Amino acid sequence: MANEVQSLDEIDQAMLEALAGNARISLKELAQQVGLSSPSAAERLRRLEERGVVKAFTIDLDPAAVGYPLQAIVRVRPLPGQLHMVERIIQDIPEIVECDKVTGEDCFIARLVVRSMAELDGLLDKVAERAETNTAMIKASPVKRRLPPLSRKR
Amino acid sequence: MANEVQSLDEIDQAMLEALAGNARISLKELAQQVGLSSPSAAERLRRLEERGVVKAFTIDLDPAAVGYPLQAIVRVRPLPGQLHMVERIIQDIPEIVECDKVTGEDCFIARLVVRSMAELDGLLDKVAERAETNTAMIKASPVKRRLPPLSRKR
DNA sequence: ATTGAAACCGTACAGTA
DNA sequence: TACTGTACGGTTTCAAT
Repeated sequence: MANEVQSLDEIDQAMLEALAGNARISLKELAQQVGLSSPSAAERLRRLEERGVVKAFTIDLDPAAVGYPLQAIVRVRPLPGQLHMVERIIQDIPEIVECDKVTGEDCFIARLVVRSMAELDGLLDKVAERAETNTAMIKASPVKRRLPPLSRKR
Repeated sequence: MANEVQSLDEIDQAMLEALAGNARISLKELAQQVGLSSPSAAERLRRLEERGVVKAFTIDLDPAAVGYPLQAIVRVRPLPGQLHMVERIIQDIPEIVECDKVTGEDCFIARLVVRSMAELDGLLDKVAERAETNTAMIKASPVKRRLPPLSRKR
């Protein structure tokens, strides 16, 4: 498949920024914010989805507000021969809200939410016999999830 | 301020799951999916926002589709006395799309997007004199961003 | 939480540059 | 090819229950 990266013009960029701020604004308001008519804005948005630029419209939850006051980042280094089993165990722990497979000594880096340190301990036990783990509790988030720079000079 | 965690009933949970899948569905469709009338669904959604459960409606972009084929997770350990300066530098690098401050030897764990390894090298140079860094390139994402379990009985 | 009516919005279409 | 204005049908919102 053709996987070429087309560039985003200024209107596309403005649309993505507006939607990153509030994905539920009406097409009419979106159109106004970028200086287009609604049908134009609708068509551009449709194409951004079609091109795969926008993967999803989604929500940011506050974990604390749904009962998870603690968050951690866990680096996971499976023991020899345990990589696939460890990956499956990670996918089956619903408190793990994100996990990447990376280069280097650690195979996986996971982000998880928990209600208590006791619960964290219970979750880490699930891989304890198959992997070494290194856990860092999150104290603050100096950069909240944000868009990468879209204004590429090329 | 009162920061009590109220519980989410089954309808709230279903609404959050539906919106996590597509934050732009109409209130009417949302209402149908959870078995309510539109005004009821609208009012519940308003209250979930008011309570801070839903922090934002946002979009997931595909970094590769906007010109960033590489992603990395960088652990950052500032040298003595450099913590605040390093934090400021991190916030000023727009390619860092997320950064947490954590317990343990590493002070910060950042996620960033880049166009090339050369660009990564240039970004790491910005803190090189003030912090040790440890970089892991992301090869895959076995768990994509997902909601924590909402159903737990408390 | 629901209904029904009024206001509002999304979308298809025809026309313009 | 991309945009605009328009009109219709569908959606959101509000009042009353």
